[in-house]
Amino acid sequence: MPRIAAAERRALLLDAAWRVLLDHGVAGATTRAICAEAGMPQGSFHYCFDSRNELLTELAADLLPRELSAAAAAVVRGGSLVDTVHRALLAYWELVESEPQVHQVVYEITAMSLREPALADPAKVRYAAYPLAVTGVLEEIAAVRGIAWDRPVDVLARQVVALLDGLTLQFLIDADAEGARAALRACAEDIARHRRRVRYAAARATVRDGSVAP
Amino acid sequence: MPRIAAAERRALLLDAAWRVLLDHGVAGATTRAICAEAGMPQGSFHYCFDSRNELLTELAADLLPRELSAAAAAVVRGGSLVDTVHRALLAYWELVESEPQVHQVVYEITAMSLREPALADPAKVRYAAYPLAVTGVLEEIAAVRGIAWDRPVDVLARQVVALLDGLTLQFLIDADAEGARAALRACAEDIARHRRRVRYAAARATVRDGSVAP
DNA sequence: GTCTATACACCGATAGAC
DNA sequence: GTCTATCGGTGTATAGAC
Repeated sequence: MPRIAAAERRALLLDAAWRVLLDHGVAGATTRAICAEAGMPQGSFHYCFDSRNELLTELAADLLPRELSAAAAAVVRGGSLVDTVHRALLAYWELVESEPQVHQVVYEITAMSLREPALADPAKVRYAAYPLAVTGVLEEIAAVRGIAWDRPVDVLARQVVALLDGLTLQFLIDADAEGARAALRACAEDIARHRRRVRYAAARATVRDGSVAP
Repeated sequence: MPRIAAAERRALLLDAAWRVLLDHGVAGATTRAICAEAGMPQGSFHYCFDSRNELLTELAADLLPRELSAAAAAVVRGGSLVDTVHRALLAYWELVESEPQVHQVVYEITAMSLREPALADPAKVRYAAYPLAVTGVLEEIAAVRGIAWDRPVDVLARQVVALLDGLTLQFLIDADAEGARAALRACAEDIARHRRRVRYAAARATVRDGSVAP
């Protein structure tokens, strides 16, 4: 290898590691396999990383931005409230159906985080961010449509996160896309039922200042 | 060791393996560790099992009866419909809070099942049984209270399974029992909203023959 | 059958030539 | 810095003495 900056090597190894993870899982992501994927000798691994665990930790920390950028759910304006919620849920779900291995790896890393103290923190950060992201979407929907939710948004968000997480896990095992989509549709209906109408003027004001009416 | 029947040895090893799994996870459940836990020399492992994988497969197949016997949810008769549903959900949830490691191991085995063809089948059986078990509970509730659900029971069941699975996973990471219980309560309310009243005579008949009115 | 000793493979990490 | 060769450790599985 004709001389590469350490930072660039790091990036190459992280990319290679991600590809190996998708193909062979956490257990198969050995330093040897990663270096082979990157076209480097195994010994060069420790130029950039003190240990395999350091790479995995950095990779675990990268999961969140990766997911957030992918699931920047577009809140569509047209249609009924149910449709709006449903489309937001589908925006996530289509990622699951199109890239199941990605989510499989995420579960593997999550499971590993529960045993490996070094990975505990990224996992906690990630699972704290999920409900916040969903809360943001729910509040945006409420603002756009001039409604309020009749249940604390963080409770609604936690329900949604749990349901999506559970559906994803089940889908990885049974690959039953129809069943999952039926549950998704039903979930959208349930959420839409928690609309509480507010007076039109208040709704207008809500949209204007971006906050949500009580 | 003073001579033990092969079948008994098998049982001893399976028990020991389960204890090791709870303490050190799938990755830590090596044949050495399992035999040490069972008080046997490592070499004796292969008296009863051709391979470590065979033991894990058998153990994975044992998960379902273990869970079913534990979560034989008692459908309580008193109180409102919301309370009845809520208590059924809590019957499961209290197992999660009291024995989180058990569920952690189940997730690890599930994750492993997605990479190891030998374990794929037990996982599929298990995840097919979950919705069926919940369907049974929902139908029992409907029968006992003389109501019907206004949404296909299998869709409702799939929602419940996904939510419980997701909440469990999240709880393992953030240990936020309050948040989980709030979501659980909310879920009970949402399900109870799907009651559709039927005439009293029909309800009586429904209870008698054990089926559910359309 | 039971146990000890060991074979064989693979892992992460490092030493040392260039 | 780069790479090869190898160390020390651990894993599963097995061979062979008793």
